[in-house]
Amino acid sequence: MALKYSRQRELIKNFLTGRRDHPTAEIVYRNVRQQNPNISLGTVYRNLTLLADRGEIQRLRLGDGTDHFDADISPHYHFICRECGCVQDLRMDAIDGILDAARQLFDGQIAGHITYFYGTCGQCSQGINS
Amino acid sequence: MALKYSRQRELIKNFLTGRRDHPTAEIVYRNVRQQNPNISLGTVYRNLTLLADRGEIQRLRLGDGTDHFDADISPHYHFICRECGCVQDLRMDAIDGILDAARQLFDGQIAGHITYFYGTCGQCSQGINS
DNA sequence: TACTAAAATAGTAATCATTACTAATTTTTC
DNA sequence: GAAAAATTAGTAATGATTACTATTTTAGTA
Repeated sequence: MALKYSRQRELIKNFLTGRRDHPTAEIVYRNVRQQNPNISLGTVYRNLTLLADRGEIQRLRLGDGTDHFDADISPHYHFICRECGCVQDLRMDAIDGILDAARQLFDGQIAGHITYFYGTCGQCSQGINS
Repeated sequence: MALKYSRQRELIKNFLTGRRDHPTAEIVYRNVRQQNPNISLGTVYRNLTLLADRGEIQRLRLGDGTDHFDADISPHYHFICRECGCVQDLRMDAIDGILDAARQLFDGQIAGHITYFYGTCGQCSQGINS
């Protein structure tokens, strides 16, 4: 139960902290491998899950079939481009008002909500990648 | 390209229309099989995807690892119970105002947003299944 | 500094939802 | 009723993720 230090976990956390693009487990793996070529994909998955469960990072499910991870745990929204798959931050005021609205007409306990945006990112809109 | 009638697709659509609980492909399969024991899981998946692509049904991704489907395509929200996995409708006013807010501070094209709620449903809150 | 129990790892196998493939069957048109 | 196109059943393949296990690390203690 007690958490022990691990070099691998430190590398993973550090890598994620230095990125703004919300990489997938696979991308974390490929990058961290450059500093520790022996690290295994399972270790990356296990530590990302562990860090997310402890609230040190965020796991993002944006409907593209693979989880993204974000070391920025401050409340903010995300946008995913349906063209290139990139994920970007969207810093707008939290819409927690909808939680109250939802709670008023629901008889269970609403713990939270997931909201994200999708469309075409700036680069793809300009046809840069076409 | 042209769409041809198929008995299987009709069964799938009819089954989904008669349900309020947003079943998964697997559940659609198990039920439709009672009327057509030879139907294959692949056919269910293909037709659910086809119907969703044509806008006749909705595909719901609620972060539980498997897609749910809804024959009700009118705008409404969803709630997923983290205890029992059930999915329920939440009929509240659309919060499309956040689209405008998001568009103002984003330089790409925002096509839409996904919002859903999670927590503990009424039944699970009362410990009915414990 | 060495000893030990607990935790973490590497490497691999397994799982699960979903998609892809192909020969055979249905549907639709003429 | 025959031909062309779409759909199917059944199965194989895929891709992300988790599980398993023997080995290695960590961290506290003598």
